[in-house]
Amino acid sequence: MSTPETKPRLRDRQATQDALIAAAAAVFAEKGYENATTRSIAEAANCSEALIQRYFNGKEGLLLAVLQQNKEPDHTAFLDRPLCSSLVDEAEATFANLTKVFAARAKQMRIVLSRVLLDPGFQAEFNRISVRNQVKIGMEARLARYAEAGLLNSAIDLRSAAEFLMSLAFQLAFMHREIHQSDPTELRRLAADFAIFFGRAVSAPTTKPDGTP
Amino acid sequence: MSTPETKPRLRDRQATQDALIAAAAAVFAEKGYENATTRSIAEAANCSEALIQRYFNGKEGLLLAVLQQNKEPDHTAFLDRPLCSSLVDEAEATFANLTKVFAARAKQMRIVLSRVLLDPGFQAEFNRISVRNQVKIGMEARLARYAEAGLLNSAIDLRSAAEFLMSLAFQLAFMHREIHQSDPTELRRLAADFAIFFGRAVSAPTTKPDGTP
Amino acid sequence: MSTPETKPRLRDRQATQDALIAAAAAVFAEKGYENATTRSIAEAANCSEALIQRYFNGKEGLLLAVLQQNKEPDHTAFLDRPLCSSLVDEAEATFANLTKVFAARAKQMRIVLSRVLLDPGFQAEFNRISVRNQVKIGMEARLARYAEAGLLNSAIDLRSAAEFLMSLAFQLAFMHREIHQSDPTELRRLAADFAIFFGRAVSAPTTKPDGTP
Amino acid sequence: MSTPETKPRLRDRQATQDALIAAAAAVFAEKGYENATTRSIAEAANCSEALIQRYFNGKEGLLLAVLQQNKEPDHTAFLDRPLCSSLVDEAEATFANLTKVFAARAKQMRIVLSRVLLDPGFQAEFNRISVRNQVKIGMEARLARYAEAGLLNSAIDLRSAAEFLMSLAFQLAFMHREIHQSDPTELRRLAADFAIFFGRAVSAPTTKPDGTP
DNA sequence: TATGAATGAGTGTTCATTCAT
DNA sequence: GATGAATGAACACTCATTCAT
Repeated sequence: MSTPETKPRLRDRQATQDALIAAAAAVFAEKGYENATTRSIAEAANCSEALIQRYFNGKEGLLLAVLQQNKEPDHTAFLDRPLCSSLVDEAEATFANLTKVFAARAKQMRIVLSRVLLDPGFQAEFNRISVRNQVKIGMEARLARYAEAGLLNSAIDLRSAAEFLMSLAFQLAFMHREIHQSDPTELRRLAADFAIFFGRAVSAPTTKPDGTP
Repeated sequence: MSTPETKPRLRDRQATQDALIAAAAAVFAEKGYENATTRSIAEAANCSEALIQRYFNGKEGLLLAVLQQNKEPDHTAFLDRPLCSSLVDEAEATFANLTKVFAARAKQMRIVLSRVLLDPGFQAEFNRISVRNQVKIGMEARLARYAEAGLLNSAIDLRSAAEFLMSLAFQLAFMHREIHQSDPTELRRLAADFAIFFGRAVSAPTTKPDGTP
Repeated sequence: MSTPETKPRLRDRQATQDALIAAAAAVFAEKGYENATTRSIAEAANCSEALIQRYFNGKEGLLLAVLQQNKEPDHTAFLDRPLCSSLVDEAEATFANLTKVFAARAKQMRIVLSRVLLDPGFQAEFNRISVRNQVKIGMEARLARYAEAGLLNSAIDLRSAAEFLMSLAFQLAFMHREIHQSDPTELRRLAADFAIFFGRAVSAPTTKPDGTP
Repeated sequence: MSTPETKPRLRDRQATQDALIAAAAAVFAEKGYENATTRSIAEAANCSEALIQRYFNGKEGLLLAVLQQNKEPDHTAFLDRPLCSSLVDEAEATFANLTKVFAARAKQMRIVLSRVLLDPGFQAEFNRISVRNQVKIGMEARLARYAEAGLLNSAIDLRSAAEFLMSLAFQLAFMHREIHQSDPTELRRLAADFAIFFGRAVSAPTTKPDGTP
């Protein structure tokens, strides 16, 4: 008996798993979790439906695998750039960076967020592992450097300031852009104004050369 | 055997419709739209499944009925109170009001938002009819009155200012409170600080009695 | 209490029944019996669905009522015309007459025939009451007159001859025209040729003046 | 307990498909297409309802599979026998052969014909693929040989003659036998007389030895 | 008499999962 | 290790019929 090579079965468990995760990410993104079928995922991964059960213990497990897989390290990378010359600039840069990040992951965020909204267990787990926590810590550290540089009002709670900036960024980069579908012109205006608002809100009080405020 | 109350069978179309809407709101909130079954909704409403088809033209129609049903007029009512003596107070009051509104409607918002995230058609329709549009208009009008009163910096685009305040309120009242599940202490601190930030960002520059800034 | 005349309820049972029968005939003809809904029939008759149960004991009874209602007297009328000068002409005239009759009732015939095909009970009842029996008797009588006139071969069993003509007519007027969807040109050719065939098959042998065949 | 034969569960796709087709043929024949349920078909085939969807793309597809399955090659076989010595004999033999064929397939013909009557799309498709077309061609060829042999009147359009014979056969073998439920005695009389009619209608004119008609 | 609110049994179909191979 | 045949529970939805009014 020769080897009938009709199907180039990958005898590589890892490769098959990766293919399934990639396929699932694509299908979940397109259809949403509930409306994605294991059949279509298996087809996209060019393997058997049964492997989803074997490798990931079902559809839910596959979703978790997709989410954990996608924790790329560059989500906090934007915090590593040099400080800006003003907090207005800092806000604008933050908005621009996060808009880029969110735009690239919008579909996935929709799925995850919809699950967070509907599944309390998933919500808790997600809050535990979300990159948001790391971003928050990084942002606080970064704002602390602005405070040290005398640009940020030192009376301000850095945790609140960090949340403030992140909240504005999330609103602009996800809620307005993805959900409310504001048009680009309005988005640009909002980003510019929000940056100015942020600057006014947290900048250190300007002092005149003679020391009077 | 007196009254066999197994089935009340009220022959009251309006009451039955209301019961179905109430039941659907509850079940959708608990299970999410996709995982809610018409069977369970009908059971909760103590009527036949078929009535969902007859009265609402199916499950989707029932969802729309739930959403339209709950358009109570008081969603913009919080804009009708007298102006506060400062914009910090205004922000705090706005946060408090919207926190109350969102808390009461959190489950429903979860359903709607999850549908918005996953169903583009629904998203478009929702954006068209959302009360958000009215709140935004009302908020702009209200801030205009602050500008007239000399409290709000007249150089500021009122549309941006309104979006700014609404964004902060949404973050506090829904994202932090419902989604990130921040603890109450932190929520209070954030609300207080966000209000201060808002005040600094949009208040008119303070003028000394002699007119110099 | 005055009389609220919002709905001009016919207090005329007969009129309502007639309306239902007419509506049912139309809806059955358009959708077929199985796919017709009592709701659509009631709508077309502008009355309540429940009356179908009350008056006709359900959908099946309504079908029977439709069929009995439509026994118009003119189905055998075409047999009352004067004899033709030849049996070929007789056949052509018969084909033309029945084509007209069948064309007018094609939709109804489709429903009835489909029920006959699928429901043995209905088939038996239909065979019992079908106008076909009367047509057959009338046709035999008519052919008898041709035999008396010396045009039809007197050796022929009139029952067979009648069935023969009716069979050809049914094939032309219903099977070819309605079912096989033969084109008009072919239909005309077939009708002409079938008439000739019929003439040859049943005409009395031509005799020469001197008596030899 | 030896072998618990509750479910044989043959893992043989072809066998399961065949079982479903056979079961469907039986159930459709008994109940008609509309009243047959996929549930009962699956039960009869001793497999899961879902396989009807998977293998045949639903109930409609299963019907088509039933019809295509039964296209055995012997439907035109009766045309391959030697010519008879007269066209009367030819007609009698044709009637006998088609009566046998139709008797064996009467139930299936009822299903198909009822669908043809009620579903215009099905009707068109059926007319396109029906074996009737092949039988007609074969019959014309066969009658052409009778014409060549001098038995069939060469002035006759062979297409009409073929339709003529097929029409008579259909009437006898299906309409009278299956639908009108004529009794066997009458059927025999009709078959014999129709054969004689056919002979008279299409036979070549008899010629005397001396060549005069 | 007539209505229409209400029903329940049943429809074809879907899909994650199981299991013999 | 991997397959794909097979499943069963569940799904939204349909419709002739019932019954309180």
